[in-house]
Amino acid sequence: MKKNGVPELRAERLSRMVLLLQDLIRSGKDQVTSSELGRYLGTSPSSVRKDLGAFTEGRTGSAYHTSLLLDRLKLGLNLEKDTRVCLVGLDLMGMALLNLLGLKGLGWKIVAGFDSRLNRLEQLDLDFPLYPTTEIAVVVARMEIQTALITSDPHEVQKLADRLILGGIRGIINFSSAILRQNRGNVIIQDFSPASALTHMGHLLNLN
Amino acid sequence: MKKNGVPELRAERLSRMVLLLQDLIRSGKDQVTSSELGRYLGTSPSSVRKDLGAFTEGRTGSAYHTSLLLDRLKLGLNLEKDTRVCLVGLDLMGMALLNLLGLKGLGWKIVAGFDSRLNRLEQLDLDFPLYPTTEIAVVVARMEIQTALITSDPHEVQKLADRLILGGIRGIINFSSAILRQNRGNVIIQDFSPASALTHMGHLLNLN
DNA sequence: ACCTGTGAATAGTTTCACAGCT
DNA sequence: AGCTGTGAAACTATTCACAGGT
Repeated sequence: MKKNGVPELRAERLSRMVLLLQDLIRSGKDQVTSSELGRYLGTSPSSVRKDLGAFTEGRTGSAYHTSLLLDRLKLGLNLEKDTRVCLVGLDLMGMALLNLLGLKGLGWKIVAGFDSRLNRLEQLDLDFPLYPTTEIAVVVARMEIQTALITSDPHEVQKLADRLILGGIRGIINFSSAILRQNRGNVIIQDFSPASALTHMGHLLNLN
Repeated sequence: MKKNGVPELRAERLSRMVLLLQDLIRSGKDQVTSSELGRYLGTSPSSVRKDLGAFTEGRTGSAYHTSLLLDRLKLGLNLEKDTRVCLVGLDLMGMALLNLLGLKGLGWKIVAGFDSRLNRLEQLDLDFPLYPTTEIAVVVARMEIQTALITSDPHEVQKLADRLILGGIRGIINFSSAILRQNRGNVIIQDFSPASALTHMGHLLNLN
């Protein structure tokens, strides 16, 4: 996962930059400087300029044009076409994600849901199809789903991930506190557990 | 946020290491090698060894003792005493976090909740006190709350963050898709938005 | 035989400083 | 005057390679 355009850390900042620019545009700003951007992203102005270097064309002297820059970023980061996403686990966290990510669809689309509790599947009425977790591999393959958001119980997360991989998934974002084995096939696994975030914060605070 | 013991990226991996070790211990493993750990964390064996360097005492030759290592980590990362945490926003995501983080309390304790909808506060029955968001500053100060998890509507997140900071909060984890201004006082602000995570994943996948 | 710990080498990232544009 | 773009310098992180333990 190296040398292929944008370096890893930069890519992460740029993803946040996309959301930030959307925010700024929504609030009516159409110019923005590298130091303003840095203030939001927690980086130095020069770092912001370096990050954006690949997405501007030599025009120096004045601040960035928010909407022009956003377009360039979306194009340059290949965010134009929607990724097909599934939700694994339709408990509270699953529903919360649906609520947060379901509507807006900026570069993604939720196309299926999975849960191991059959009665849970029956009682929900969503605008995408729902399946039991036993069918993960088949459905992922048939619907050509690229990314999965896992919110299931830590105990079964590794098993579910294995099924997703079997079905040919390309990326997994793991919200549970279980840690998944990496590098299976060339699936990109992103740990995104609130528990780690809090642990990390606890450590930062106790440095004092 | 530099030179104070553990370097930034390492600290992040170590937080995940803590959860991982707990997992491994729970599943009965009492020894583990640097390559096994690396397989979970997505890093090389030598990187793992470097990361753990500060938490072992020279004993070379055989694999790590899971529980001994965990104890050392918790001690070394200052995770022994609980951080006092509040939830800002008691909608779906807030409840999901409560469900995920409320019980186990490994280094933290949820001590208060805030929401701007008064009727929401009335209809909930939780085992910590709830307050309207107008009282954030006062309550944070009085209860000496150190960390906040914000899950509120993007439009009001910056305002709520400002109140938290006024109350003397030390760390904020922002789950909303709004990007907060950084470096206000010396509060540590951690962006943790699922929307950025998905955007980032979309980019990684489209590199191909 | 297989493991960790660690200095040295390599690779990657951020900051500096300034030329050049508006 | 204030901004970006960018090479060069400074800093940080990762990998290599092997000494030394079990």
